[in-house]
Amino acid sequence: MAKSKSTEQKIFDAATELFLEKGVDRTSVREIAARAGINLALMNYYFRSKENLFGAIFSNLVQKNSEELIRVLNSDLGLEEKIRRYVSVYIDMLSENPLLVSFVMSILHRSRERITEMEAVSSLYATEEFTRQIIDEGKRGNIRKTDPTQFFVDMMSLIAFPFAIRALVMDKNNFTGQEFDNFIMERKKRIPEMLINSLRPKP
Amino acid sequence: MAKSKSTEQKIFDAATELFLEKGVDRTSVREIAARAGINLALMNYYFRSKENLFGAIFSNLVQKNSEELIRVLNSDLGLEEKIRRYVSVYIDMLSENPLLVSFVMSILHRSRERITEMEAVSSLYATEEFTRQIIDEGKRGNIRKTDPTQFFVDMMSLIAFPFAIRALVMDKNNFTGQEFDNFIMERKKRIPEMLINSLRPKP
DNA sequence: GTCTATACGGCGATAGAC
DNA sequence: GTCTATCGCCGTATAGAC
Repeated sequence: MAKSKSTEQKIFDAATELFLEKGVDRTSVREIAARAGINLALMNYYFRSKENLFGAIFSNLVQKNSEELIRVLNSDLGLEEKIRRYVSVYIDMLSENPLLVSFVMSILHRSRERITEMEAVSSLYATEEFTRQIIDEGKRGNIRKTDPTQFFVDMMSLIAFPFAIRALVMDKNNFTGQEFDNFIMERKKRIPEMLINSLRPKP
Repeated sequence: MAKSKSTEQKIFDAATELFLEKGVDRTSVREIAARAGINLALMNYYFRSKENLFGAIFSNLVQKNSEELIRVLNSDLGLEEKIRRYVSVYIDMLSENPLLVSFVMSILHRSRERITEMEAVSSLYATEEFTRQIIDEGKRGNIRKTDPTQFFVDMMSLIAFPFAIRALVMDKNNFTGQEFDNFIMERKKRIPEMLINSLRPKP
């Protein structure tokens, strides 16, 4: 039997939607209260401030969505297979939440302080195991010697950036939402091919 | 003999800096006036509103920086050489203006309407000639048959995204600004290699 | 816990003197 | 063209009744 949402949850959900859609700065607390169907004062009763509410939402959003990614990156899969899995899982995740990239990037741009302080973001870049693997395979001559940081940045870029310029890509190619999704799905094959290709020892 | 900056120019320049640094929404007109060393009222005398000022700045910024890129894309260089030039010119441009990527992306995220309406952004994606070239070379068997949209998105992603996550990359790798610049400069060789590699007919 | 009411400061914008 | 002064509005936050 579905318990009806608590007030706290209603606020949390409404704010999550709005922050993703419009960005934190263009979302007012009055708007959040309205969408949650509650009173403005309750917003401040449950979360001390808008900034506080935002912190909770951001951590939740990133943590929830990065768990599986980290598991893949730290798994004992072989390098090629790991890349394929990672790209696929990442793209699926972003497809379900296409606004996430813009949201995270707006936060990166926003905070001037050392980023890692925001624990949540840090988890998006937990690559120790992956780095080791690339260096190892390079030493063994299985792959071309490769800077792991460059490689990881390549991978992140190819996966995430298209979502950030989604509006532009759709407009310029007259894509419907469905067509954009198809475009993205093709990348699940395309990106790993490209990455693995770049790792092959030069002939 | 250097004519001293007009008031209009002072406002324009101050606002450009602030919009890039802090984003439009987190910049107040009072702040702009203060940095320009002029009075708040003058902001409204020269530009009717903040939104108007922003429009002028955005167009100027994008147009100014995209001209050479478009020239390269529409030049009669061969495909490989064109890719190398494009990547190199683009990276140089962004290196001089590292905040541009975040800025443009925040705008993409901000406006819900059809993006091409914003003439300026559209120019960042003028690829007709380049598209033709990729299809042509594919037909001739000089390169693997390739979806030009996918290829262009790959290229844009590899070039631009690292600037958007600059703070994250720097923090995670303990990079100084100089080290990040070096990291980026390596990409001028790396990215074209990767792209051209992906175009080579399968063995 | 939930509501009404309101204080307060900052915002974008303008009127009007010079 | 440039300034001072001020308007009305909005966003955050709180006090206090229920």
